[in-house]
Amino acid sequence: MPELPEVEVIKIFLENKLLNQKIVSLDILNTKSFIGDPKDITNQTIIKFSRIGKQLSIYLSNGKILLVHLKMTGQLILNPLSSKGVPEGRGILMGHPTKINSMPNNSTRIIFKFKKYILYFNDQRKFGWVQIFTPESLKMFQKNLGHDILDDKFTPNYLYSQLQRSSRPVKSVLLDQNFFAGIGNIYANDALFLSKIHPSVSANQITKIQSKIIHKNLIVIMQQSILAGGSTMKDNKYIRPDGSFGNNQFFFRVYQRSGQSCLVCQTKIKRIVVGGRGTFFCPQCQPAL
DNA sequence: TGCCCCCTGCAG
DNA sequence: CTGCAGGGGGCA
Repeated sequence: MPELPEVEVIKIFLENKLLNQKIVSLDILNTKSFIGDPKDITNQTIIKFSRIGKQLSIYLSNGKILLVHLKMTGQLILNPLSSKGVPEGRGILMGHPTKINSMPNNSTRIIFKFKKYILYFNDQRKFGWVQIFTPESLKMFQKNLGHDILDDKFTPNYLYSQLQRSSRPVKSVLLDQNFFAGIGNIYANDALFLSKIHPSVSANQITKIQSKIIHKNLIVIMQQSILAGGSTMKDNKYIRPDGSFGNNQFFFRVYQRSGQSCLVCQTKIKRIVVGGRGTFFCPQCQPAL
């Protein structure tokens, strides 16, 4: 579910609460969601959070690293514990439109217990996972990842040279984490709209000038979304760790807007399928080559 | 490089 | 009932 901005928002939230906190114990409710020996992380203190693309790494005091991939429906929900050691209920909805219940539910797959917090890894579709790595095995695991969109190494020239490597549709290449880390379906669609490029154009047809434009738009879109707290869709699968909603969904340009009018020219936004994924664009602003 | 699959649930 | 969903691995 979450793309780069959503994972970044989660990372910053958890960093503020869980840095220097010790994992006291964990309960694994779905064995496929956790890869590794839980004993390797119990009684270890979190010393650092970092993120590459959509992957969140949690560094522990014994040198091990917990890597979290939320895939489509993963959530990390943090509940403070009361002085009695039980989760402080946030209330269920309570008529509050910007926050939902963040207590465990039937999609909770892992429960991490800290002294003052409980962290729930929820994942309705069970695609996501948490896995234990060593620095070496993590490096191996991530060796093919492209540069993160917010990394200094993600330059216009890098974008251009990566696009040159493939004749697949530019949108599919933007989504390929081995080319660029962090772009998902929402931001690929919106970035191509802002760049006035049809999603089906071959990646290697993109010019240097167009690459510069895509580069700028990707960064702007990611930063805007982070500031807005990420994109919470109708199903609320992405929420912040405190249960609050992001607001970037109100700023989508074309994503999930098929049939509605283009924000620039009023033409009806079209939906097609590219590389098996729903793809949205303005036929007027993004003409096919 | 493109398809099927992993899963669950919701909307039409 | 079918189609669709913020992802991506495995296989021809």
